[in-house]
Amino acid sequence: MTRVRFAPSPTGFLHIGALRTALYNFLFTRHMKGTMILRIEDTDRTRFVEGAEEDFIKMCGWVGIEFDEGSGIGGEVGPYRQSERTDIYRQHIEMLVERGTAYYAFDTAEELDAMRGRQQQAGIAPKYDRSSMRNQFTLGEEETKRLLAEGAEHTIRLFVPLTGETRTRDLVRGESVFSNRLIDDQILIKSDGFPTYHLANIVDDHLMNITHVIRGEEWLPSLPKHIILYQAFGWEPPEFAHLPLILNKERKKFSKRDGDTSVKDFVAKGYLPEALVNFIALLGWNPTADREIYSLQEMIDLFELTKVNKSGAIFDVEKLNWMNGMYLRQLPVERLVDDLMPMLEEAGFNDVDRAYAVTVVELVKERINFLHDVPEFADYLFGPVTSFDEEYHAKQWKEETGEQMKALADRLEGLAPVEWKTEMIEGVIRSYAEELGMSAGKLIHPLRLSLTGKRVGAGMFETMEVLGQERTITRLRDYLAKVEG
RNA sequence: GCUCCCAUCGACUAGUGGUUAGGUCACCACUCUUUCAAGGUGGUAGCACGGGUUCGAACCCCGUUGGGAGUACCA
Repeated sequence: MTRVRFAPSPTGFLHIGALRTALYNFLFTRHMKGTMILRIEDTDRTRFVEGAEEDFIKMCGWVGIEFDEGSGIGGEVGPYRQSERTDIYRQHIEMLVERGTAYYAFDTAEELDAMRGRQQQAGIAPKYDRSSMRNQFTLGEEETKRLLAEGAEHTIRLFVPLTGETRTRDLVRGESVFSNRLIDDQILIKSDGFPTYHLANIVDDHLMNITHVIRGEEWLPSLPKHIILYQAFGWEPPEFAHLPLILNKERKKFSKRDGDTSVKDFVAKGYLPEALVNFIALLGWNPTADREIYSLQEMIDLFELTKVNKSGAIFDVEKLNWMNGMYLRQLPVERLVDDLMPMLEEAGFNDVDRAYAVTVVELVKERINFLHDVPEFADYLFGPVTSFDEEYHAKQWKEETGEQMKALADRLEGLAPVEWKTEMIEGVIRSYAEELGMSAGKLIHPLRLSLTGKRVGAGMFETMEVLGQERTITRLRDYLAKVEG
């Protein structure tokens, strides 16, 4: 039975890179008919952010990622919050100390800094020097026991052999060999009694029967440490898959420094969850390469870890925007209006009729990439025209235009309310243009200006239908008065 | 510095020894047209470099260069 976990640290809101990691875990385990677990890695109390955990679940849910077990969900191998598992880590570290694969160390932060300084000066790689620092080996059994009994501050470190090598296996990268000589004696238990990520991670993955560890590439360098830890416990390690990083335009790890990188920022910007998740999925994985649009279910059906790319992928907002537009045009309008209503409120258009919002979205969705463009792009459909494009006026408003608009307003007014349909409106305008012996465009531009104030928008006749006869006539005459008066 | 990872158009990628190196975004042109989009058609643009292996390398091996990540009592 496949079991995977998404194990974020509550040090901030869900990041776009973390979302992709969660997504790949989800796609993989759903494909395998396995279990998706949420584990909260909150062993660093100093970086804890209130509300982060809720954000993880909420944002994952927003794009369709669901958990079967975990913090806030429940399950049989909990608790799923590491801060609630300290006893478990205590018990396990004792096993390691007894076996001699972990040991006590009493060095202070200053002593450690000094050690690194010396090593740096000597031009050697910084690494805990077991033979010269204050630990179980240099101090001796007696002294160690005395210090512990005295309650001296201490850490517990992993005993890494000085010789030999450690082999690692990764589902996307294959095998690697690391020389043990260069692997650090990682701290397993901090002086505050909490475990480090490394210990908690291994203990939990084992106890929670995780079969596949799918995580970001930034963890690759610590993989040998983790393998050594599994060996120290005498446990069989799970399979590993390290995902390529998501990069910014500078080809650096995509991080908070790059602006809005939290998933909630994308929600705020009006991205559709279907588009975001589709786009994110294609950053490092490509199921068929013959198309770009995949539903979550299709991705689940097609997902294979072995098809995940090895190299980092730049986050290209342009393509995301395009994809958002694709979904904007494909998704049921009712579904879009759910998201649009609060945006209209926010733009100051209160109490907009839902059915009316639906017709507006139908009208303009071809021309925008974001739902949140609607309030501005079609402001004239929700309220009066507040400003008119002067340049457009100068270009399209000729001497005879006023006369023509007046005549057109009269003719449009002549239509019966039931006749106020795109085709009829078009008929009136085209036939008038024909009478005048000019192209319809010559009338349409001044019309667009008078009715919308803008030079761009949806088809004029359709727009007029949505606007309604009364508003159309009024606006035409108002603009005429404004121009002539 | 050291360790590890990576390397196809500007970007995301397909390609697993024989292809006119394909698709998508972006860009350009044309088309449609009442504007702007969308759509359609076409186009510019790429195998980092050097050695091997082979009848034949984008694909396999080695090296170089370049990029990235890690190097904490953070995850």
